[in-house]
Amino acid sequence: MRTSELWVPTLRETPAEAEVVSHKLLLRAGFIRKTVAGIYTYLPLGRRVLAKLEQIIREEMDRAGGQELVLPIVQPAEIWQESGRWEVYGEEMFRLQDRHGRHFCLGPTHEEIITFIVRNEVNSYKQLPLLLYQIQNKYRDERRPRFGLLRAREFIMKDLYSFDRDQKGLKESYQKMYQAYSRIFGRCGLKFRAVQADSGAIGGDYSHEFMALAAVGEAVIVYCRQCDYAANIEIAAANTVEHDFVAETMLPIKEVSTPEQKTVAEVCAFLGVRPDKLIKTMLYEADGQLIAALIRGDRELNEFKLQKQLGCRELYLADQDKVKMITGAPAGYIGPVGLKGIPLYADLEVPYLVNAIAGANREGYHLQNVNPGRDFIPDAVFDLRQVEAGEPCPHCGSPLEKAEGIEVGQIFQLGTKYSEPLGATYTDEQGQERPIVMGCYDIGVSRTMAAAVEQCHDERGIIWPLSIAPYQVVINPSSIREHEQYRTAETLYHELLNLGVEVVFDDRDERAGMKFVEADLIGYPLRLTVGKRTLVQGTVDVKWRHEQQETTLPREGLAERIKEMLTMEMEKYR
RNA sequence: CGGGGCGUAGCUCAGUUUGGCUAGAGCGCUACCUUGGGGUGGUAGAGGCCGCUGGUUCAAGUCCAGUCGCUCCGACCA
Repeated sequence: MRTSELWVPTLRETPAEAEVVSHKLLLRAGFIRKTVAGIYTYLPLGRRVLAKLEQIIREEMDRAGGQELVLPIVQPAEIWQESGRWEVYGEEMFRLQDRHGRHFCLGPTHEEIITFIVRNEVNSYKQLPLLLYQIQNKYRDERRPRFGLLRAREFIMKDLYSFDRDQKGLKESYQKMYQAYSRIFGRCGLKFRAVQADSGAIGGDYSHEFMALAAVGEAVIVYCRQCDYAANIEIAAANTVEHDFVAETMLPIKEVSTPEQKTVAEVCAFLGVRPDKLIKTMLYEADGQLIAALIRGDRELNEFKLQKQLGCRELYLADQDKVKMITGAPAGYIGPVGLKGIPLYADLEVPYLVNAIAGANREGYHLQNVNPGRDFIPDAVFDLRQVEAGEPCPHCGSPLEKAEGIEVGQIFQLGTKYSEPLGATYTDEQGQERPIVMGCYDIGVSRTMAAAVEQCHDERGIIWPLSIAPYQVVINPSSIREHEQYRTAETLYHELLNLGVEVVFDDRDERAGMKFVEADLIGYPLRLTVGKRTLVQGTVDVKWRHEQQETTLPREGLAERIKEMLTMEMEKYR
């Protein structure tokens, strides 16, 4: 492709709407444009990257025994009503009606529709297992689309669904997908980690998320360097209660004045104690019901765990008025002692505290020598706290690392969650009718594109991994008005084309510097420069985008040499 | 959904506080000259429903009300 014909509208300045680096660079380098909030147009370069990603995904899905199909985007309400999710999905679902007033939605996910088709067509154990996938636009009317492609309302996803006879078959399908996913993200050149995850609204019992490690990750994960333990922090178990408390004699409870001392840090400084001596009490509203959560002062509460334990849909900190009404004191002075009328839920560490500090439920006062069991009794004790970096791994005891990640894929074992309500059954060898056992396996394709940019860039622009770059090579004659340079560059261009290299020929009448800057912004992996000096030497300058150093290679046999270099570089992405 | 910010040229943004002539700059774009290995320098030009609707006023980009959109923080999130 000649750049004089290639449509790449680059921007010198960053549009004000972009916050994260992938969004900024994909806009500036001419890969995407926003149409409305959370909905993007993929320009030619962006589409090429998507095509590369999709191709890698297809190859690995097919290798694992998957078969591609295409499911409808516009889906009838009836099948969603059958599964019960027409109501559950709420406002996140794009809904529409046809001219007859029939209700439809734009598919946010495709469990229902695939189960619908399979239930009609699959009847016998002989037809199982079945692995079906598609790469398709999905629609979720996010409350808050943001971060460009990372949280969009229209996005591209690969979703594969597995249909097995039993749990054993499902485990095998799940394993296949786990391995396929590892290969896919490896081939895309991503630094990633598979972590244990919650299965969320999709349902099911067992799940892994594939996290691309990145500075802007929306998710936080913990992982062990010594063993393979890795989990989303939402579910990472804090199951190691440290018994590092000193065996003290319980002292009589005592109220102390702590004017204007509200935060853990303030109270500690004021009373001269360590934060792990405090009991932090937080009032939450869980589906409209007030509850108190107790946690050691030096710990962070994990709201996800609390919500899961309570089994509530909505959970948020109670507002000041409610706090005052229930405890008689403003936030900062709440404590479990004498707190009546609402349930007390304590973290596992709380019962181990002796002579602790807690709010007195009276403005400006705290209690000293509070002893759980003596001064208050929690209604329930369970794991409520956020795991921190450095804590021992629950498997091997080595210190855990913490990292941020972008969820680029997730795999679920659905079991019969959809096959039962939707009546997707088969007849086994004994003539018995059984529900099909399902799994589902997502990859956010467009999000993966953004995740790659988050990982692979520098201050000048994108640095595409060779496997997913829109083009592999750019040829840059430093001046096309120098006839010899132009001819040499153009000949090289044709040679590379003939060798099947994806190459761009920058034939525009622009300054060399401008073309360099633009090539760096776009992120072509390999750049060849034909200039005045090298021309007389019979050489060409060759530079990898991911390396600092430029090398000079003889013009003679260069195309073959480049082809070899590319083949070798591709070895990294296998 | 709660809270904050912003809508003026393709992009980045002045101008709005204190209403007043023909609405500005830089970048980008067009033409020409210059330059030619890291967004070269210059000359000339094109480009605006000042988000939209209504109101106040002799007069509104500027004040008021409503509305739409974008964005940030939080909540939420297969």
